Amino acid sequence: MTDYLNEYCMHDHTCGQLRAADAGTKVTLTGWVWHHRDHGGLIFIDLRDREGYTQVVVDPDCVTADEFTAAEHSHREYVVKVEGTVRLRGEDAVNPNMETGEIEVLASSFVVLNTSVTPPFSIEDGIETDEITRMKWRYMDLRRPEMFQTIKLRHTVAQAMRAALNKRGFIEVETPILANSTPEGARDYIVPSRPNPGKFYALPQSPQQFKQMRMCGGIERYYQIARCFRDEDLRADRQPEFTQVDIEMSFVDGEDVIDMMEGVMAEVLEAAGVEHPFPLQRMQYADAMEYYGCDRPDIRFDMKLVNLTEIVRGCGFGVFSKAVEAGGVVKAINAKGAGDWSRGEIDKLGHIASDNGAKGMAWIAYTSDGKEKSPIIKFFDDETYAKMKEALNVEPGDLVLFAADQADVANAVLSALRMHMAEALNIPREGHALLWVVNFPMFRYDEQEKKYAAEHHPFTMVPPDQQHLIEEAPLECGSYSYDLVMDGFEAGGGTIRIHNAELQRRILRVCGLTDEEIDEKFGHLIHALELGAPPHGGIALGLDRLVMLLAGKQSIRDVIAFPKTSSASDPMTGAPSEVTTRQLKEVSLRTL
RNA sequence: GGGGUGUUAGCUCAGUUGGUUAGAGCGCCGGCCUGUCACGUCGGAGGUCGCGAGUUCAAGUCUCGUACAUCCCGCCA
Repeated sequence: MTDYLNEYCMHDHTCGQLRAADAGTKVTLTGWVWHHRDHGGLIFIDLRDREGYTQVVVDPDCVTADEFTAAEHSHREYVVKVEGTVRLRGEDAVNPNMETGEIEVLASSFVVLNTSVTPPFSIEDGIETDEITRMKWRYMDLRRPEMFQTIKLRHTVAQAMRAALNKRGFIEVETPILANSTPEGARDYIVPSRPNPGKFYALPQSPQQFKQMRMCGGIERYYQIARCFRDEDLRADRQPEFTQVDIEMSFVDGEDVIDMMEGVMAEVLEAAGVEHPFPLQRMQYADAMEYYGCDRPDIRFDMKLVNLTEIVRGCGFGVFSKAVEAGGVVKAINAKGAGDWSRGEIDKLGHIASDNGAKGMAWIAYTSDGKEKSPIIKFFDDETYAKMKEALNVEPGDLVLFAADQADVANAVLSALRMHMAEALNIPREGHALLWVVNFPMFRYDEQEKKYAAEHHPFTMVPPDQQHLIEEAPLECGSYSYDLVMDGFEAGGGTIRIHNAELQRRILRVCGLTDEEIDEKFGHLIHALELGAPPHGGIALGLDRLVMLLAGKQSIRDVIAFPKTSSASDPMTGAPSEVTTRQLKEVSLRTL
C-alpha cells in the first residue's frame, strides 16, 4: 500500500512497512535516528520516518569499522541510510507495542546522510513543551508522529471534500488574494499598491462577493479551498489567516444547499473514519438561544437552560423580579453532580458570569444528603420556590445556577457556565454531534455603532413574507440562513443570497449605508444583480475547525502546519518584520 | 482595549517566613557494556532566575513598570 512511497527515492521500504513476512528480504531504509541504544558491542537504532519506525541492529561483524563508529555517533535526529536484511526477532525480543515489532533490520551498510545538533525538544507524542518553542522549531514539531497524522488528516478531509464536490458538478475556481476592502465586517489586512500611491488592496475576509459574481458569471456550481484573512484578535479557534471550503450554487433554495451539504459531509466524515447519522438534526436559531443560550450548541450533553421568567415575575427576590420588570429574563441551568460543591468552589464560578457581562450569579445547591444551601432561597414564597424546583427537575446532588438579566446577557452567561460545568464535572462528550442551526434573524442592533448590522451578512435573502419587516421592524425580520454546528463550534455557515438589486439596496440602507456609499462600495454587486443574477446560495466551512474537531485537538494551531501566536506573529520566520525605508518609499508610505 | 494564568538549565518543573555555593527528572558530553526497545551503569558539563527600575544589610522570592506566551471578554458582517 505504501509502495508508491518507495519509488523515485533512496529507499525501497518505509520505516513503517516491514512485517514478519518480509523476513529474509534485503532492504534499504532511510530516516531519522529516533532512539539510540548503544550496548558497546551492539547498537540498536529506532529509525523513524513519517510512516513509522523500525529497529535497526548494527553489529560490528556485519559492517565496516568506520560504519560501526558512525553508528555509535549517530544520535537523535541524525539522518541515515541503512541497507540490511530483515530478520525475525527472537521470541523474547518481539515488541508488541510497535507495528514493526516482529522484525528488525540487520545493517550491512550504514551511511550518515546528515548530522543534527541536539534537538530543542524531544520528538515524541504527548510532549508538554511550550507552544512558542514548538513554533520556533516548527519543522521539528512536525516530525512528531501525532503532528504528521493531523496534517495528513487535514489532507484527507480536504481531498474528500474536493472529491465529493467534484462528483456533484462543482468546479474549483480561484479568486484574488489582492482584493478590495469591505466596509462592514472584520478589520482588513491591507496591502499598499505601488502603482497607485495612497491606495490599498485588502486581503479577502472570505471570497463572498467573488463567489456571488461567479454565480452571476454562469458557473452555477463553484467551490474553492480558500485562504481567508481577518485582522482581529486571536483565540484558540481563530487565526489571522485560515482556510474555508467555500461553496456556491445557482438555482437553489436553502433546502437544496443543506441536502447537498449533508451528502458531502457524509462522505467527508466517512473518509475521516467518523460515523454519524444523517440527515442531521435541524434547530431553529430561536430554540438554540432559548435552550442552549448560544447559536452553536454542543448537543452531546443535556443541561439545557430553563426559562423561569414567568415563574419569578413579581416574586419577592428583587434581583429576579426587577430583571423581569426591566424586560429581561431569568434562566437557570441544573448542573447535576455539583450539589456538594463548597461555597468557595461555587463562588469561583462568579467570574464566568462577570466575564460575560452579568452583575452576579445566584445559585442553589442541593447536597446529596438532602440539604439546601443558598443565599437566595429565603426570598421566595413557597409556591414560587416549588414551581422553580419543579421546572428545574431538582434532585439531591444538583447545583442550580441562575442568570437574571437582559436575554442576551443571561444566555451568554448560562451558555458559558453550561460548557464550564460540563468540563468541570467531566460530563462525557465523546464522538461528534453535527446539527443545523437555521433561520437566523436578518439584523442585530449594534449598540456601539448605534445602527443595525446584518447578523450573517448583508447579502442574505429575506423570506418573501417577511420582506415588509426590513424597514418596519428589522429585528423581527428573519433570513434564509443555516449554520453547520459541530461539538459546540461553528463548523460552517451559509445563506441564500439576494439576487434582486432593489432588495439588496434596501438591506444595505437599513445597515446604515447611503445610496452613494452603496454605489461606491457595492456598485459592482448591484450591477451584477441587475444583469440577470440567478437565485443562488451557498455555504463556507471552516476547514481548520473541522479538522481540529476530527483530530480531537484543543486549538486550530495544531492543525495548521505553520500557525501564528496570539499576537499574530511567527516565531520561526520572525514575521511580521520591519521593511526598509526604500520599500516604504516605493509604496508611498512612511512610518510614524 | 480589558481581565486571568505563566516566564528558573536544551526540555518539563521544584525552590519554605527574603538569608551561605539555585535543585530534580529527562536530554547533552565522556567511560564501561552483544539483545535492548523510556536499555543499564559510572562520571561530568550546563543558570545574567524574561527584561528594567525600586525597597532592603541581603531579592529567584517583596513592589512598580515592561516584554512575550496562553486562556477568556470586547472584537470576529
